[in-house]
Amino acid sequence: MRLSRYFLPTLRETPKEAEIVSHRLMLRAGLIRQQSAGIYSWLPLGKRVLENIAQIVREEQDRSGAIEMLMPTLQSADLWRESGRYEAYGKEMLRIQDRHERDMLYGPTNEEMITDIFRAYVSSYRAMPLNLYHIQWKFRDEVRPRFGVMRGREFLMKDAYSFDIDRESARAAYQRMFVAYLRTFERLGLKAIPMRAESGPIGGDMSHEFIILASTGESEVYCSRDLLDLPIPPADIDFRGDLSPIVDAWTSHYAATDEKHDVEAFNKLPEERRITARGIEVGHIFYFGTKYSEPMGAKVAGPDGAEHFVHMGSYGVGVSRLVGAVIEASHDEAGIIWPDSIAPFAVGLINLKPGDAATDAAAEKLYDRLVKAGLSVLYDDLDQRAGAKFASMDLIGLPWQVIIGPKGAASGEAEIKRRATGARETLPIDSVVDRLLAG
RNA sequence: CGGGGCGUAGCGCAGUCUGGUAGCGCACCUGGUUUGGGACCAGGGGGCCGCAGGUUCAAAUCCUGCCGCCCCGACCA
Repeated sequence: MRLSRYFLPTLRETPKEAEIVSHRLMLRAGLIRQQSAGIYSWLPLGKRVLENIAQIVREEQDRSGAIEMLMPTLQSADLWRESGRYEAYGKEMLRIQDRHERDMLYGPTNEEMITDIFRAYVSSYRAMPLNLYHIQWKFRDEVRPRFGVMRGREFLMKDAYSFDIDRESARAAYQRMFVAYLRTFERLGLKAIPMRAESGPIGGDMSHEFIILASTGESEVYCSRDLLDLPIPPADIDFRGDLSPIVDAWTSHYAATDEKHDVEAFNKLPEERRITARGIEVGHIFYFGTKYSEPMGAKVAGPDGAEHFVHMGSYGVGVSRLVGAVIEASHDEAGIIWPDSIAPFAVGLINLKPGDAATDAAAEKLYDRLVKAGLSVLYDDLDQRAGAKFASMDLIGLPWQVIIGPKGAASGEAEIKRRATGARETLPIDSVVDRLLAG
């Protein structure tokens, strides 16, 4: 993509409404534009990141056996009356009426709708386990939206819903999501720690929040340093096997948010093993048994021939929040530092002197080669001073920068810079592609 | 929802106290000189001063009401 033909409105100065670093950088790097409190447009560069994150979430959901679908943003109030939540939900739910004055709502979550779908089609335990998910926009009319996309009112969420014949198989479904989440956040370059969360009326130990450590996090968290060193399950992990050992390993160490913090238990850890930090919640999984299947009549025939209410769980990942969370965890003075896995472009190619025939020729040649090698390239062909080019390229945080100017064009050399480390090297133009592919 | 703050050009701000026909920096446009870390010169475009009402010869400025946005707390992917 040629920058001169792209739409990337970067800002040199920070809009004053942005207080935290990820919000400032997202506005300055041209990722988003605020349209209203807690509601944002995703500009082209931001859209690419959002899609990249969604894709990783999708791949790991699919790997774990979940099946993607898509439910609408608007829902009928009637479904929510069945579960009792239409009255219970309160002002966070955006309620609207259509032209026939029918009560509708912009979905804040989809338990009712997925339960309705399930009960319409599934009547045997043989169809289970089943886990259906979608990646869709949600609306929760937060009292106080803040921190940019980290707490928007409209946000993109992956929500998965599992259906099982009994509590034990629901536990296995829960564990599959637990492992899928460990892998997902790892691939996004994040250290996410599962922490036991409020489990609601069902009780038990099947509710975890996945929290990443970042100094600007919203809540205080406490955990054991051992959690940072635990291995992440590999890509070829067998999701049909018993995942208990992995889940047990992760849940046996101390980890709690401040509302569940047990000072006494925490202090039993040796001092150097204790971590007190700020955290950002990026995922939440829980088992809620028959909470919706009973009132909504979602039951199936079991192997015993009798009808059973299905046991359900739901599993959320804040996809749009993750964009902000990743930036919180990965930036420096100059701007964003995207992990390779979700960067909007892999390479920023900087032409230091557009209009100079030799430099243009060398840059074009490099551009073609990089693209042919399968790399996504943002080619800065703007007629600007080098300083401005470097500053905005650092701001948008692409993993690699390739710099070519008149001197390089003459000597046949280019400079490459790794954004994350700042390491630079000069090498022959002919070997740039191989060098980048080598990592 | 309680407390605090802010709405003036795309962005950052001054001007408001003490009313007199709207300004600065960056960005943008034209021309020229420049070009390896946010250039310089000259010229130029762009404003219902958040909205409505009031006071006044005259309102960005004073008064009243409303709207929007941000920050701090109670709640949440």
